[in-house]
Amino acid sequence: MNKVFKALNDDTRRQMLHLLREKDLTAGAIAEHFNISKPSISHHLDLLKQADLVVGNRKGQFIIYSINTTVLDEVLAWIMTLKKS
Amino acid sequence: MNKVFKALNDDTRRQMLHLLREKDLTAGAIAEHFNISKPSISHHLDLLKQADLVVGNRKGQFIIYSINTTVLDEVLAWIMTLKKS
DNA sequence: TAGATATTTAGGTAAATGTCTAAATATCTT
DNA sequence: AAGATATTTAGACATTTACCTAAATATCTA
Repeated sequence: MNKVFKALNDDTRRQMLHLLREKDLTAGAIAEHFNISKPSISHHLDLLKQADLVVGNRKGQFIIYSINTTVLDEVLAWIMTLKKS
Repeated sequence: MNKVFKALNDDTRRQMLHLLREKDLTAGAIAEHFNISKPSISHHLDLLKQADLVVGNRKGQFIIYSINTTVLDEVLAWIMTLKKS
């Protein structure tokens, strides 16, 4: 839970999630959308992976990243506990 | 939006929100629930205020804090955009 | 096996974060 | 007005974060 909020606390990572919502992408393809170095992109992907918000699958030289929205259900549930019954 | 995610990215602050969900509390009463100094509590409350997640109302010497859950609707909406239609 | 491409890991830096103590501000009470 | 209580602000410090470049690893292809 902590890791999910941490992962979501960055605009670049939130944008990455939106990209991956449209379709699965390789790390390189993701990097093309941002003005930061590939190692930085890799670092952001790592945080998203740690939060289980994305999953990477190697396909040859490439690693194809996909979003995993099931974790978001926990976040939604947590937020709902704050809304008055 | 950025500030909301930032505010939520801390366990102490998330617990504070849960406390305030139950009932409005003074800064001091909030502080009693944590093992950190009052200035630190004040700082956390400030971040929550910046995110508009809490509101403080002075009543004499006291400042009574309340949760504002309307901001959470934006977060919910944002998260929903990630869930596949 | 060599060279090319994709991605990550390592190491470094500047800025942000969470914490503390001490001091300042706001209000109440005597 | 002076002292007590509630809270915040200021300043310092250790840790974390996001970024970079350079080097390492993984895989493909000739």
